[in-house]
Amino acid sequence: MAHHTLEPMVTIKDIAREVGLSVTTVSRALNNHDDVSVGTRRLVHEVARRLDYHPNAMARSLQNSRADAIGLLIPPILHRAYDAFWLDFIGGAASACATAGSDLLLSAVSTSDGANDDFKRLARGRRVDGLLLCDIQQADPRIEYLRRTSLPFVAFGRTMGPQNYSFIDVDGAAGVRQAVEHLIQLGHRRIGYLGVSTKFSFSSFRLRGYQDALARAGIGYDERLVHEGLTAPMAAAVMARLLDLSDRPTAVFASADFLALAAVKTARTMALDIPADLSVVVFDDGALVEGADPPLTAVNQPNRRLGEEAAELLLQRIARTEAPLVQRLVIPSLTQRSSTAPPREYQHVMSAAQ
Amino acid sequence: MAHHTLEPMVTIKDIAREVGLSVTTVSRALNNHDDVSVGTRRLVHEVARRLDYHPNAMARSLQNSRADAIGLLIPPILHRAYDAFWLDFIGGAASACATAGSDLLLSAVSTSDGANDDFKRLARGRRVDGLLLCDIQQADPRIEYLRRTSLPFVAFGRTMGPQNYSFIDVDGAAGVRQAVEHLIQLGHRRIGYLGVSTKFSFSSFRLRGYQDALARAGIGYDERLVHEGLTAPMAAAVMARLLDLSDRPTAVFASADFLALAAVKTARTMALDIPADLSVVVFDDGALVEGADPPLTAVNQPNRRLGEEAAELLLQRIARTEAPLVQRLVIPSLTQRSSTAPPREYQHVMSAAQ
DNA sequence: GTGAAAGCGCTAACAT
DNA sequence: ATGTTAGCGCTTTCAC
Repeated sequence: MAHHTLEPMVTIKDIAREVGLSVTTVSRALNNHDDVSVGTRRLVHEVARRLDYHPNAMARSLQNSRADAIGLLIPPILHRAYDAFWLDFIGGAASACATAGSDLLLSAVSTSDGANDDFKRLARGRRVDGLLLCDIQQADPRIEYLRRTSLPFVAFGRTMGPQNYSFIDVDGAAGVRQAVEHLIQLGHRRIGYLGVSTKFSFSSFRLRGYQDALARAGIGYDERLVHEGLTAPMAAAVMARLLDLSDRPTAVFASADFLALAAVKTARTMALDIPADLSVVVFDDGALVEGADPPLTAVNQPNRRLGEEAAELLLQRIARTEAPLVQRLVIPSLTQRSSTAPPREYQHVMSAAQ
Repeated sequence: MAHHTLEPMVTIKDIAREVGLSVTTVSRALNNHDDVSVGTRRLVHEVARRLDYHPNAMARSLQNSRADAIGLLIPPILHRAYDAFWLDFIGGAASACATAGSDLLLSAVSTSDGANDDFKRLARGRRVDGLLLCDIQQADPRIEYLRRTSLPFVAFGRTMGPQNYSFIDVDGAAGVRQAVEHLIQLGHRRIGYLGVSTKFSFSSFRLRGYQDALARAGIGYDERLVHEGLTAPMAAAVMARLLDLSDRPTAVFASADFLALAAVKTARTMALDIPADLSVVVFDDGALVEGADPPLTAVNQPNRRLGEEAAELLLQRIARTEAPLVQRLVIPSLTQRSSTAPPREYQHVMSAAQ
């Protein structure tokens, strides 16, 4: 391979000159149109290769009105707890795009101020063929905007109530229900609930899953056991209060890894053993959860796969714009580890029964 | 605000028709050229706003030969341990791009097969004005390729030996040196070294930092204490071997969080106390490290800031192509936590001295 | 089979 | 201060 300096930019014109044909023919040859003789096609491809020709994506997009790229709008990172999730998700989306020959445009535009200028620029700038929206708000102005501009989009996440847009989401209710039912089956009757900010719509779904599981088992809902809107600094105090109750919970569900870890730590401080005195289940698996002492039983969502599917869904919608709404719920699974066990009293009962 | 359906696409032409001027004038008005009357400028902007006009990025790029976007090539994720790092880094890069009005194109193209077709398409497709390269290999064909095509790029990371490209990197040697010197100051003389794959060029720098610190303190290098190329499954066994030595180390440096955690766990299994019997320092801070029991003393690199700086550097180079090489080393700091203390014997000596 | 011409939306000469 | 012309690189009629 010769080591000559490459042209600053090789265009279709250069190839045309080289092979002594018109740009039209070269274009068609490169796109493998069958009205070009096989010989010409081979020749053109060969020269293109030799000159290291790569089409100008901009010119092509302008002509085809296709950008061959999608935009991913990730929420500004909120807490380290979500780190692992988003990286996996992004990786999945990037991988799906690569497979489809699309590029992935990442935008960290703030989601809170709705359809702001940056958002509109992205939505209407024809730089992307569609958008992947995350962190959907209850009445999200971005959705209304996109519908008006008829730009294909897929939401990751959904709001409560009826949805009239395509989305993919984790079935948080089902996930928590599994977790709580697991605890109930172990014999727990008093189960605490530690939730994150209620601004996230997934919070509502998860709480509902908790309530459903209790209701099905005929266990009364005790709001003293339920705490939402928790942040890292608040976690320990709330947990301590929970454990100070005369009829303290024998198990607790935590909606994020940092809440679960705080729960474990606080319980230890109060000389309680995990899981003998307190069982802990956490939503969203990860290294922090798996590596905890003891390793925590967790609701497990396929982070990377979610990113892949979201991107795939969007790319499909771009390909067939008139496609009907797709609303996909992924049911997370429960990974049982060492942080859950029957409650002490129950253990006694069982021993006695034996 | 009327709720009418927006045009599928508003161009400069529509504005021109609306205001009764030529497209040229509209273009110049939109770009605030001062050869357009103030009144016209205001009018044009107003109409543009009313029609919700946003320029077609492709057309603009084609004309200006600027994409207003940069590409970030992240290595395929290797181990969960690096999760937090890359997410922070990407977030930083995205943020810097947003500030500069550029977009960030994410590509997860495999780095191992060098300047492959996907890479060339990105490099020559004029879709990005420059590239941010990660995971640089010893003789990286991508660098040679980019130099030939004269596409601006900045590497995150560097290879050993003389470098003739712009990069930003963490000074791994300095980081480890600090860590080891901290241990030496505490009185440690036998310090273990747990390293990850030597394929990463940062591995060499880090090991050198370790060797330097020892040499400066006049401590002999004992290769029985040094283990590189470690993966998660191997960590425990290697650590056990280390602790089984008759003259076992009283401290250990770990090049990744999972190695440090394995070290802690293994030591505990052998009834050793952290930090009384074994001090542990880890490279690269994170939730896993901070939340460990005990919280680990760590070499702390500003992940997010690194991403920001890398992107900023690249954008600068794009703005001034003829700019001289920039090679920036960021010195990480040491965060002292509870996993490091004087060795037992030394404590005795100190007590005796008192 | 191949080529000439037009146009995607935008901006930059070069008029006037 | 505004309009005319041309062209960025590519694809697609419509001829031949």
